[in-house]
Amino acid sequence: MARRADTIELAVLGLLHEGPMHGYELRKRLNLMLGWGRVLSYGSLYPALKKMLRADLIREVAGPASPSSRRPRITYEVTPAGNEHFQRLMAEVGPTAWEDDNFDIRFAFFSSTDMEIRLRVLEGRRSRLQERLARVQGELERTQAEVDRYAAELQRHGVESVEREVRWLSDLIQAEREPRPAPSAPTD
Amino acid sequence: MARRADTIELAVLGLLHEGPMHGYELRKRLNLMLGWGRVLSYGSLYPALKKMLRADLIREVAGPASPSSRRPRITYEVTPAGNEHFQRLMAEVGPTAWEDDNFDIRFAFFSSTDMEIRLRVLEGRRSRLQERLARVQGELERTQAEVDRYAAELQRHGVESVEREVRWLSDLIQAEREPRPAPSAPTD
DNA sequence: GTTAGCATGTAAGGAGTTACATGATTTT
DNA sequence: AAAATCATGTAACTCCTTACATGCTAAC
Repeated sequence: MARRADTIELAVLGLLHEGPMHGYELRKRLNLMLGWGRVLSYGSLYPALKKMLRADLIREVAGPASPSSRRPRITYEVTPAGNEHFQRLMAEVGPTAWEDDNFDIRFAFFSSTDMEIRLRVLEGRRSRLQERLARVQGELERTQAEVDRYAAELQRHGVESVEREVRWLSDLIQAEREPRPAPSAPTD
Repeated sequence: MARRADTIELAVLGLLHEGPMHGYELRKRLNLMLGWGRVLSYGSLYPALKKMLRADLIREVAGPASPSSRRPRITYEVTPAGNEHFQRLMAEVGPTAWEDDNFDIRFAFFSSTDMEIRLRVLEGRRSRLQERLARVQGELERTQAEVDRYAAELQRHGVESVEREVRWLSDLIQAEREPRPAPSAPTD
C-alpha cells in the first residue's frame, strides 16, 4: 500500500532515473525541486537510502565515477526492481492525503511515465480539489454572516487559489490529450 | 521560544477568544478553518488541552452551559495567562519555518490583535516569500536549459502562485495602513 | 433497534528534524 | 590558516496520526 514514507523513495527513484547520483547530490536536487515546502534532512535521506539498498530498489555503482581523490562517495543507481517500484508508486491510487502530498513529486517526474498515468494523476487531483471546493463553499454559505472579517478573507483567498489550480490542471489535461505538443501556453 | 507544537495552542487560544468551547467543537471549528491542509485529530487535541490546562493557559468553565442531559462536556475558557501567551505567540518572531507554518492561523485571528502586529506578520511573510522567489528565480536562470519539461512547468506555476500571494499580501498591507476601512463599519 | 453523531480519552507507532560526530577538499 | 562546502552517518527527540476503548443521545 501507499505509505507516508514512500515519498522519499519516489523522489529518489525518480531522480536516479536521470542517472547515478550520490546522497549529497540527491538531497541538493531534491531541495531545489521541492523549493517551497520542507527541505529534506540527511537524517531522513541516508537511512532511507540504506533501506532502499536492502530492499534492492537501488544498488551502489561499482566504477569510481569521479577520478579519485575525494572522500569515497557512494553513488547509487536504480535496479530493475526499483524501476518497477517507481512505476507502481507513480500509478498508485491511495488515500487522498497521500496523493495530495505526492502530487508535486509525481508531476516533476511525469516524463518518466506514460500519458495514461499522467492523465489519471492530473484528473485525480483536479477532482479532489473540486470536491473540497464544493464542500468549503457550501460551508461558507451556511456560516456566511457569522464569520470574522479576516477569517472570511482567508477563506476567499483560499477558494480563489484552488480555483486557479483547477484551471491550471484543466489546461494541462487538455494539453496532455492533444496530440501536438503546443509550444507555449495561451496565457491567463 | 517558538516551538512547533505551539501551533495548536495558538489555534485553541484564538478560538476560545470568541467564547468558551469544548474539545469536540474546537476540533470541528479548527478543521473547518484550516480547510485545506491537515486536519487535527483527537489524539493531538485532547492531550494538548490537558497540557494547556496544567500550564494554566485555559481553565474549565464551571457553569453547565448546556441545560444538562448530555454526556458531561468539558468546556474551556482562556485564563489571563492564556491571553498573554496568545498575544506573545501572535507577535512572536521565530524561525522561518515556524512563521510560515503558522501564518494562516495567525491571519485568521487578526481581529484579536493590534494593527502593529498584523503589519509585522504580513510584511514578514511577504519578505520571506520575496526572498525565496529571488532565490528560485536565480536558480531557474542558472539551470534553465537542462531541466525537464514538466519540472520546469511545475517551477513556473510555483513562481506564479507565490507572486500572486505577494500581491495579495501587498494589498492587505496597504488596506491595513489606510485609516478608513473602506467597505463597512470602522471596527468590531 | 440500529446507525450516526456527540464526546472524551489512551497507547503504539511512524516519520522526520535537530544535533552530534567525523573528516576531506576547495576557496578566500 | 580559516572558513565554506563536500560527504556520510547516528541518536535522541518531537510531534502527530491511527487505532482502540467507551458510552451517551438523536434520528431513521
